[in-house]
Amino acid sequence: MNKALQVLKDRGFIKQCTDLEALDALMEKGPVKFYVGVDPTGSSLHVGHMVPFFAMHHMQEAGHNPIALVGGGTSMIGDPSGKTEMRKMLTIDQINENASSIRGQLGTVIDFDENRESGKAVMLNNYDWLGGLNYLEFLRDIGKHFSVNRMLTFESYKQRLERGLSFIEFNYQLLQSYDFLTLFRDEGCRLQMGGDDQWGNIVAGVELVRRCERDECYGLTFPLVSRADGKKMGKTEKGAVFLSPELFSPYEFFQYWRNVADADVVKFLKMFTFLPLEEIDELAKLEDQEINRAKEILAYEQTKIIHGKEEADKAREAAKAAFSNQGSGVAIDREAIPSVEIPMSELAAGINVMDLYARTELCKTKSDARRLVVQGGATIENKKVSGIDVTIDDSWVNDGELLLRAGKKRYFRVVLTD
RNA sequence: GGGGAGGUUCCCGAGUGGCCAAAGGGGGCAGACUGUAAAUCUGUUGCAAUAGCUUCGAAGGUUCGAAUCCUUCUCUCCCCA
Repeated sequence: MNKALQVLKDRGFIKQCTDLEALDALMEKGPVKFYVGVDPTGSSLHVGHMVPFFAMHHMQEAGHNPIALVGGGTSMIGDPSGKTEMRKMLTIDQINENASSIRGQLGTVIDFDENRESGKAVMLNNYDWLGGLNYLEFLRDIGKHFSVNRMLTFESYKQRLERGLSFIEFNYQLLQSYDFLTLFRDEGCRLQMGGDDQWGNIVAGVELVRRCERDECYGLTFPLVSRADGKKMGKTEKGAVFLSPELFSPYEFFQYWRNVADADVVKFLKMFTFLPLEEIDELAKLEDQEINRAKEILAYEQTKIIHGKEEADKAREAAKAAFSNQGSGVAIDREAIPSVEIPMSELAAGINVMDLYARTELCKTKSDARRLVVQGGATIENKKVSGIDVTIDDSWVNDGELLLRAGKKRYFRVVLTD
């Protein structure tokens, strides 16, 4: 099998392919142009979005040419796949803004070059060809190839049919297929990859190219990554695990990976890191407590890829300090723990524990803080807070800061300023 | 356009005049147990705080008193066209 495909297969990226053998043969012959769609509906991607791009990375390494297609046009419509509700519609300005920040994030795993140096990836926006589309022409040239009966048999539409599906959403498949056709015509793109929820749309695109151009393109989908605990990949109680450090701090990001379920570690190492498979196989042998080493490596590698080595080092150190020295009061590097600033003078006057906690991200409200303290979950500088009447003043300060802890894992720093 | 059913606290979902800040489940948070795991058990889960305040799509109204009754508006879903 072709090297790139083999890598994808070995790392668990392949779920379905329209014609694996033929694709294999095509890739053997030389570099293949392929694309993956991204939705610019938010300003930041989250880890769940990254699967196709890690796959893209491996493809690019093997010499194939990636196109990241921003769905500027399609996101103005909303894809029903896997959604129970219609998506919000965005303005062009918002989309463009999102697209540029997403591009930066993809840059962590993909090598872009808008000048199209050989093999470098490009980012295109389907608004460029969808925006000025003529409705009548589109219906005549493209619409005629689609059968409503057939579309209704697609799982993604079936589900939505029960709850209601607006006409514009129903058109999503046509537009995505048209994307493929356009990329084939203009760029010579022959392969579309995406999450398995996109299977229907991808197949439709392959068929459209076949009908219009009598040529064969291919589709490849990745498994929808799930977690062993049944939760959605990349989601926490507080929201998605965003790649943007403003929305999700590198420390928390590190912690997210550090805390994955045992059963997921190997799978994630394969998909979300670039470690050689032999090394991963070694880590896979770890059991029980030992498996924590594999989790640390996963967290470190992943953080390094997304946030850079420096942040990864900091997060790892901070985690070590926070967890391994619990109780001893020794903290090595607190830098990576999120913080808030409070004037020293204010603290010197004394602040009630509940008020202090309520000012951090640890507690949303004072009631929240009260609960925490009452239940014995509040710890400051490794001293357990005994009750809600405790007043925190400068005698608690250690090295110009206060390290607040809620429960066992959540930390927050209060940095004292003059 | 006609007819019908609905909008309850993070989610699902009870609740038809006072005993409702609102059952139950999920989720979250905290505690115990642990490996910063899973599973399990316990507590907790509007704001504030010993009073009190603001919630049950929105705005009015009836009443000593409404999530529960009336009016208007609004949104969603279903059936017919």
